Amino acid sequence: MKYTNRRIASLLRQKGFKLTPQRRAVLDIICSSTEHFTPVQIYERARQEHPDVGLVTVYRTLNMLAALGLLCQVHMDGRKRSYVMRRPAEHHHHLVCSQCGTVVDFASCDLGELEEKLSRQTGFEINGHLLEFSGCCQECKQK
Amino acid sequence: MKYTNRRIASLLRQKGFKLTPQRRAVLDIICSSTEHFTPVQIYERARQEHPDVGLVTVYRTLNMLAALGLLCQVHMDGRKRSYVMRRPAEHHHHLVCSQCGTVVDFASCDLGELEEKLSRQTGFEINGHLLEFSGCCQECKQK
DNA sequence: CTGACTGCAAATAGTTTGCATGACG
DNA sequence: CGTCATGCAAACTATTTGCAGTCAG
Repeated sequence: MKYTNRRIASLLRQKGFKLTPQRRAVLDIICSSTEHFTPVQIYERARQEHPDVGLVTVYRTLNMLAALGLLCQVHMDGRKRSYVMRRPAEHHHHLVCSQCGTVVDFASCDLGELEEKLSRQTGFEINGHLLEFSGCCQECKQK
Repeated sequence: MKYTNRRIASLLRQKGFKLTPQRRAVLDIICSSTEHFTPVQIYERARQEHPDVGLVTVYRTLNMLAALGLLCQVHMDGRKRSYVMRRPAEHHHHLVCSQCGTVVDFASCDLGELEEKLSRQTGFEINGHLLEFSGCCQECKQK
């Protein structure tokens, strides 16, 4: 299951947010793909359809969506952010090529046991984890 | 086992880097603790002993040490960096409190099998991983 | 001595904020 | 219609770079 553009739109309305064409444009982009986009990438794509959106609005929209828990951040290189749609109950992780930046998703991760153990040992209430593998993708290896 | 200040100093010399008082100050700080420090934190501490080090030099030293593989970056909030000493053969991960920022290390992670599977499936040559749990530490829970 | 290192100031990059105008509901 | 959203410009934060002077080896 995946959040749809429409589903999110109605959620926003419920929460008292207005649904402007700019927000719609950002939503269209981010919902239509499982890729990760940086704010600038979203901005550039949004402009193609809707030349009057500003980068600032993209930032504001992304922050809003992230605050609502609809997006999750991908940690690419520590300098800039990148966002993907969060698919509920479709927890996943990333495999990042350090040469070209390609990101591959994978879902299987069995950390429940480790999580429980850590929780017992440290007294932390653990509510999430971030797992990323880095390496060199097939194409870059060939070069 | 842990890298010592002295050990690193000689490594630097081997690689043709000069060992200046400024670099010594940065090394002292980062080697003397297993905590993570941001560049600014290191800068501030370094100034206490050595009032004439510049923030720029701290950045340059950190970049150099990271390039040599002696430091690893901790992804705290995606915005700023933080570095820890990398302890050879002492691979470890972090458990971060999202309230107060406390970081607890843990060593056990058994991702070899998953890594191999992913490698087979995607053709990636995997050479590292980042695993971080986030949650709420015992102290913050009590408040 | 000499090239590598330093500190300063200025440049970049990414993101946020203040404010007047505009438009959703 | 009122309030929230937008776009611009300017502020901010984190980091990097250019350059002339300095120091470790």
